[in-house]
Amino acid sequence: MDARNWDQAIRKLGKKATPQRKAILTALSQQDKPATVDEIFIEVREHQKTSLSTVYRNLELLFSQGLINKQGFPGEKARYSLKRDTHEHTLVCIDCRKIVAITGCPLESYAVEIGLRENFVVLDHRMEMYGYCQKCSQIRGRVSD
Amino acid sequence: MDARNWDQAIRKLGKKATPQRKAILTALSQQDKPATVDEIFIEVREHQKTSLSTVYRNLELLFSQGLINKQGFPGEKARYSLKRDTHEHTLVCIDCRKIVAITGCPLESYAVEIGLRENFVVLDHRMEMYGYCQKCSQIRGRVSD
DNA sequence: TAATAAATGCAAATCATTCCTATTACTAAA
DNA sequence: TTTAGTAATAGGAATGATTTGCATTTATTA
Repeated sequence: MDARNWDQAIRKLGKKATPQRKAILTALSQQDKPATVDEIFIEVREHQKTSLSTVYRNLELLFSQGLINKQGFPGEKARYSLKRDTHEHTLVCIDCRKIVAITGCPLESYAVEIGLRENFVVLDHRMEMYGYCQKCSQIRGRVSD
Repeated sequence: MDARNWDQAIRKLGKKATPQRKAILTALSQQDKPATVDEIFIEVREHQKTSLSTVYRNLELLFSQGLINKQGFPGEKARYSLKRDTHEHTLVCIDCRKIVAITGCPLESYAVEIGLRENFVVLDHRMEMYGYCQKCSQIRGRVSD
């Protein structure tokens, strides 16, 4: 999914390929980690006139259509990221909020197994791990606790 | 952790064992699935005079002290549940929202492994699976899609 | 190029959650 | 047991992210 194809991708959803939508997808493709709505808004606005509500509306659209991911805790701002080919898990530093993508999914066979056991048609799952990144764990080691 | 010990449990945190706090813990212990703040508020209010802000404050307190779990998506209401001995994962029906607790955690050894690989001190993780429960998958099978 | 349905921008509305402050009530000590 | 002191509560107002209504603009498609 590269930049020249945003147009196609949006039309495939039966939606209009507005400059705002293309700019949002471009902004997402430039982020190296899941971004908040205002981060995306700021980035988009540098290249394209837009409004916050347009960004909100379109992120929600793209999420509901399965083009992007939405994650975060309740009470925290939502974070969005482009859906890459492989489904992704993350490792989040609870101190500096650094996010690292984990490649590979340890839950594929487990999902099938649990579906059979509980009589569920399991379609998807979310998994995130929390802890301290190397830097923050060193800082914490030095000072208190 | 049973009802008669809420008093002890709260005091162990260095907090006052108010009737509101005890009632909140009792309410949580009666829920069979993670409950929203207003569900808990309604339940608590049947037995004990309280206010919404008290319920919010105490759920947050109990969560920060590790007595209860907090989960949910950004933009959705947070859901709280009593922390049982074993850490818990859930299976959520995306149609009727039924929640089933999965016993056993398939991620324990993986958490250690990924921590070493990525230089993270992994402290915790969240994992939720989504799909259709038996009932809803049958309904969907019959009608459209 | 014109018709039209969809999308945008802006401001106002919502809704969960947090905060403020006067009042109340646990708790520890006498 | 009473009382002082402090933490906790109630209730309402404030906050902040997200959503919505509506007038205006724009992408599509014939």
